[in-house]
This record gives sequence, C-alpha cells and structure tokens, in this order.
Amino acid sequence: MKRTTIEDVAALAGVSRQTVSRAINNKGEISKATKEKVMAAVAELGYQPNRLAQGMVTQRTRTVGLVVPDITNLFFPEVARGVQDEGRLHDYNVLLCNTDDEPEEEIKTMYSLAAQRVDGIISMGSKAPEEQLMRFANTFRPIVLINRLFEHDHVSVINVDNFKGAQLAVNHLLNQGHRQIGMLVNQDFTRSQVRRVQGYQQALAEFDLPQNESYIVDGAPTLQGGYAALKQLLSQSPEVTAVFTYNDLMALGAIRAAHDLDKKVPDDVAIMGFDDIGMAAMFTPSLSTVRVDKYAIGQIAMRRLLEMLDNPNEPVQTINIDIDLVIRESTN
Amino acid sequence: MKRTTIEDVAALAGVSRQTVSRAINNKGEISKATKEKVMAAVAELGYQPNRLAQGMVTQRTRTVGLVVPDITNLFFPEVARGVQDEGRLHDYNVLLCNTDDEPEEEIKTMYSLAAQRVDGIISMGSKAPEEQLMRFANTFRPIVLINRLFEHDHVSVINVDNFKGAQLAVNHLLNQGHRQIGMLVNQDFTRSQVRRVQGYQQALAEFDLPQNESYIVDGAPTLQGGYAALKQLLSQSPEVTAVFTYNDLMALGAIRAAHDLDKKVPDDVAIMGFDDIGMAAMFTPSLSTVRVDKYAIGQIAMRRLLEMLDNPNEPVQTINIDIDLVIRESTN
DNA sequence: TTGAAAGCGGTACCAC
DNA sequence: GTGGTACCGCTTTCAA
Repeated sequence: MKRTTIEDVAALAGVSRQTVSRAINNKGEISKATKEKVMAAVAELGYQPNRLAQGMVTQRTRTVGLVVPDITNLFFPEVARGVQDEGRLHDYNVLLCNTDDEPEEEIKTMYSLAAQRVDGIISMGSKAPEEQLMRFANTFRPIVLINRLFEHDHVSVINVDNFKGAQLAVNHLLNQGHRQIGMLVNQDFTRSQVRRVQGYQQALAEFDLPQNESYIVDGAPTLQGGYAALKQLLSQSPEVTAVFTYNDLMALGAIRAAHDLDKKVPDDVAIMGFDDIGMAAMFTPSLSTVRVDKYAIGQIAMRRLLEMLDNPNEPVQTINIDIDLVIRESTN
Repeated sequence: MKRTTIEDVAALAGVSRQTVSRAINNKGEISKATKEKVMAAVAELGYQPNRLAQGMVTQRTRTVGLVVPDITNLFFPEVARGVQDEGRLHDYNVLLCNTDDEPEEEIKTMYSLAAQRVDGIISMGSKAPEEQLMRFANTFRPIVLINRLFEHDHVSVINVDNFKGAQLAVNHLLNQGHRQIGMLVNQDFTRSQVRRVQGYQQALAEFDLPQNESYIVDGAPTLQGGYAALKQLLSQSPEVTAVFTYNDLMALGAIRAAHDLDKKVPDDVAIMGFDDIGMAAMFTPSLSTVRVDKYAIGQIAMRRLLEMLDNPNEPVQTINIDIDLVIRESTN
C-alpha cells in the first residue's frame, strides 16, 4: 500500500517539497497564498508526514519507552496512564515493555528501545545490576527511574517515600494497641521493598519492641502471594494480631486468607496494605493502606523526561513523592 | 550523543557498509573470515542498527499499535500482556494508546500510529463510527479488531462469545430458582455490551419470563458504577433477587453495595459478573462469573496480525473466543 | 565474495 | 518567499 508522500503533495500544489515542509511545520517564511494552496493539497490527499523520515533527520521520534515489571500488576496501569496522558499533550507516543522482573530482559529491553531511537526512557522498579545500568546510561539519555536509587547525570530519579509510608502504617497499628505485628513482603531487594521493611522495623524500634525475624514472611507481591504468606505467618506465629503488607494485592489476599481461617478482620487480625489501588476501598472489609498517587507519578516522570529533553545540560533531579495514610475497615 | 553507525563498524572492520549489513542480517554471500571480523567490530563498538533507518528502507518497523479504551480497566492489561509477549517472540514492540472510549480520539490515534508506520494495529472495544473506521481501513493494513463487528479485507476480527456467555450466566441464575433478575450495564452500544444484554434477554425469554425494562440499570463499567447501579436497582425494584452485571468490576462494586445495604450475597441477592478478573476469586464472597481468557485474546490477536503481515493476500478471518462459566460464592 | 550507488521520505542549509 | 541539494542510516540492486 503506497502511502502519499511529501512529493505527492508538492506535485499537486505545484510547489517544491521544502515549501510543503514549511507550510506544515509553520517554519520559515512563506506567503499566505502558497500556504493555503499547500494545505488544501494536504487535506485533499489526507497526507500525514512519515514519522520515521522525520525522525531520521530531526533525531527526534516523539516516542518514549516505558519499562515496567508487569503491566498486569494493578499498580502499573495507573502510572502508565499518567505517562501516556502527559505524553499525549506533547504529541508523544509510548512504547510499553514488560520485564517480568528479570534483570537481563530489562537491559535487553532498554537497548532495544534505544535502537528504536526513543527520545527517552522511563523505567519503574528496575532490578538491573548497578554496573549494567551505568553502562547503559553512558550511551543513552535521558532516563527517568522510578523507585530505584541511582546517580548519573543522564538520569533523574523519582522516589516514593516508602520508608515514611511504612513507618506511618506500622505506627497506626501500634497506636491501635497491637504489639505482635507481622509483615508480608516480596524479598526482591528493590529499593521500595527494602525501604518498606526498614520503615516497619524503625517503627517497632521506636516503640522498643523486639524485632522478631520470623514475623517477616516472604511471598510473591500478588493476591496469591499474600494469601499464602498470611496462612504461613499465622500458623507459625498465631499470636500475631496485625499485619503490614508490601502492597495492597498481598493485603487483599491476606484478608481472604483470614476469612478462610475463620479469623475476623480487623478484630482477630488487622491488615494494612500499601499503594491504595482502586479495589482497596471496595473490598469487604475495605482496606486501610498507604496512598500513593500512581497517576501523578507517571505524569511527573513524563514531565521530567520532557524537561530533560529540552534542557540537556541542566542537572538531573531527584523527586520525592509524598504519601499519606488511609484508614478504612481492615484496621481499627 | 552521537550513536555509532554502520559506517563506524565498516571503518573499524575495514570493509564496506553493505558487508556489515550482510554480516548482521545473515543475508547474501559472505566469507566466514569477513563475517567474524565484522562481528568483532560490532561487539567492540556495541553497535545496534538504527531501527528508523531500517524501517525507512524495508518498510517494516517491527512495531505494532495497541489501542484500548483504558489500560486502567482491569480487563485490558492482561490482553496487553498477551499481545506483548507474543510480539516479543517475534522481536516486535508495542505502542500502547488509550482512547477513553472517545471515538474521535480513537480515530486520531489510529492515524497517528499509521504516521509512525507501525506494521499493524490491534484495537479493542472500538467505538469509532463505521464509516470513519472504513475510511481508515482503506488506507492502512493490517488491522485486528477485538469485540467489534466489521467487514473489510484488511481487517480480521476477534470476538468473545458474549451472547452465549450472558445466556449461560443468566441460565445459571434461573436454575438456582431466581425469577426477578436484574442487569447492570454500561449502555455504550459496543458490540460486547449489546450482545451481553441480548443474551440476558434471550435467557429470560426461553424461560417465558417477562422483560422488565426497569430491571436493566445503566452504570459506568467500573467499581463505582456497579456500586451506584445496584443501589438504584434495589431501591426501584426491591423484589429483585439476582443480578447479572456487564463486567466483574461492576459486580464487585455491586457486592460492596449489597453489603452496605445489609443484604447478604448470595442469600438476599445473587450476583454474577463477566470476565473473571484476578480479583474475582479473592473477593468475599468470591464472584461467580463468565471466564474470558484475556491473555489468550491478546496472543491470538498478535498472531493473527503477524499472519496477515506475512500473507497479505490471504482472506481475513473472524475468530470466536469461547467462554465458560465459573461458579463461586456469590451465586448459589 | 565484495563494493558502489541509489533511494526510503523527510528537513536543513544555502542559493536565487 | 521559494527551490536545489545534501544528508539522516540503513538495505537493495547491480556491477566488478
């Protein structure tokens, strides 16, 4: 299917290609009459410039890459929307890639995006080894990393205040009178995971409570993971009366597990999540959690990327996203 | 940041550009010795071919466009994963676009994807006017449409058996003894919406039950929409004992609404959804629903697109995706 | 087996 | 104000 080119438009309008280009891009001097003639031809042929060709010469593709562990995880679609909506405002398209948390896939993906000449990359929950990420950042810019600590002058970083969030969450449980507080977490050593555990530990420490290793139970960051992890925790340590989870998905799975164990939430076990996904408010009991504005994260990341594109020499930034506590029925 | 080009590799290896191209693409005759020399240079420079340039000459970008109403809606991320995973197997990337169910945005998006020279487009839940879609299909190929009826020799269609699914669902409720059965639905006139309502009506008709217009309540296809719609339905028609919803999100919202109205599910109201999203099994009560293999839909759509790309002259296909009933706690 | 030249569809730069 | 020409980085065609 031969598509119409700038040449066709030029021929129909009886002008040169450059004139067409000027008319379309509102660039350079051009008489009103010619411009109208050209635009008429454009409309008649339904002409749209080939973005590849434009990209070749301008070295800009108006495309960014968004790398996430798994778009199926309820956290990421909202971030993706933020990125896309902000991108659309600036006529940018988004290439979405999943890594399944595999560092090699992640690195491969980033190089592939670079080969496709995206203008920038936003990567969330990166697990790539420091050194490989460094090597990549040396060859590509700009990059925005979400929830990963990293220093490089091509890389801006956006971090949720995971430590504070976890601290607030556990403090709330403590203030409710709980003293045996467990945590369900996916031990994947990402920054957000580590910080949430540290916040949990800090809160306990400030209450002069002992750190009981066996109160921290490992599990996948999913409904099923939380379900299994709570069952394990309660069978090992039946004295536990409250649980803080790595994310809402795990928390909702845990609530179901409690239900299946004939434990009432929050009377027998209080459960507190992290993220505030849409489902959290509708669940029965509705979930107390730490709210993270996922959409805003996406928006901010995209804005940062565009700024870096416009001002390549400006120093990179580290942005902290604030969080707050949402108390619902699952804690009391 | 100047990236290394084929020229750099050629210079380092001491050969011409075409020889490098041949070595990389395993195309044409080339001696083993030269090839090794070239590959060494490629490795040393970390060279990756510019995909834009490749696309310009081959007229293939190895990129497809995926158009969805809203990636935030739990149904779509799984389909997107199916598309991407299948795409990745063939070295394809996916441009993801949201339309927010706005026909104009949808059409604009498709033209924009065409301008970016994606090799094909997969569009889900299209609401674009027939005539505009037709005009677009005349200028672009190939296209795969999911859940929209459309005939064009550039367009393959994938349909979930919505009619049968709705029929099965309502039949189950009828077999449980329910006779006052309501439906909560987003009246957006998409194919899937219309067919699900028709299936509901057909099931009632086959039981010689009257069609009560006021039993069909309109609502957004979201948690909140289902929540509000159930409240409205029960206040208008308190005699209703069972409800079938357009999708699981509405069903889960409805369950919460029933809870807030002090109605037991399923004892006071039975609730049946559609889609079987991951959350359905974890909710309390867990949700009876019509299972749709969303991941498979994405996979199949991508495969179909690749086939159409490989065999442009083969006639297009219409593929039906089968469904089945999953009975859980919310009906009995 | 290898290289030179043309061209994909645009834009930038420089004449006129 | 408008047109000619070079060139972005690659593959295809054809000649050597």
